[in-house]
Amino acid sequence: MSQGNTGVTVQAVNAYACPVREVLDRVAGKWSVQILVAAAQGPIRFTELERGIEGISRRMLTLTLRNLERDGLVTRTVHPTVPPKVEYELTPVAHELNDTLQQLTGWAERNRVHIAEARAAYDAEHRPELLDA
Amino acid sequence: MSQGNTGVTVQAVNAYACPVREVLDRVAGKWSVQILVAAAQGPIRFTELERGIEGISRRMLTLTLRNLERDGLVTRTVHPTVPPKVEYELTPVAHELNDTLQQLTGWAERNRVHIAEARAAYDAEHRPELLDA
DNA sequence: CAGAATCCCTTGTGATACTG
DNA sequence: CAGTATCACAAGGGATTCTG
Repeated sequence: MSQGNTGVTVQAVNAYACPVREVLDRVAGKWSVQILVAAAQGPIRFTELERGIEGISRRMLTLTLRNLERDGLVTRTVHPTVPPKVEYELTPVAHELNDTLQQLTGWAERNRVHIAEARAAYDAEHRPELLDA
Repeated sequence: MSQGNTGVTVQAVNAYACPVREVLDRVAGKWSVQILVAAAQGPIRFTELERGIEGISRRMLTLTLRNLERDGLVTRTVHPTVPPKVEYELTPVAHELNDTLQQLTGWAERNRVHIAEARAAYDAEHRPELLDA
């Protein structure tokens, strides 16, 4: 990379330049938000998350939880029982994040139709071959 | 895919299940937000965007603009002059989106330090080998 | 000026199998 | 139950070159 040996990644540089990107890098993963939502009501177990989130693999659940934990968005509590029981819980910071994500949800719901139409119109105009997909 | 021949992609299924993801899929790209921000002040030319957004390649600028245009977030206006002049402008919908993204920026700025510390603490605890990166 | 086309590498994600 | 390990693959993104 042209950034050379500054010891700072391109990712980090972008994040510094744009705080929004910093959040997005944290939440843009395919599963992060769904985990945040699923855990919003209180402590939740690994398997409950796995069952509650349609289509997630065990691997991705683990990886995403680790990242969230690393950023201080979830806490991981191991109950030393047999069989093991691990509970994940949102931190206050994550709850705040969830609140602001609600804003985005609002925007999405208000404009979902509008955007779908824009997309259809664009495709009809620029990509006619997709019309019978 | 287990969805089979329903004619609907996995992406779309997730989006329907979770409106937030729908927005994120639209904005999570590496450059989308920076373009939205750069264009927020008014019409802006291709080259101005290219110069204003540190590190973006011509290819990604084009691709991202096309996606934004497709979703009805930016308009593309070609002035038939020589040399050609193309201006991009945010739609009202995109301006609304920008406003809600501001919320996220606020969250990021308020918690940037907190998260950096959480990350450092986590790495120190779980990944000591990264401490001299 | 504002792209389009091509090549290539990195990253994210899914599938599967194994374990304390 | 709650993971970890490994493989394999597709998409995202960067660098470069060409053009109306």
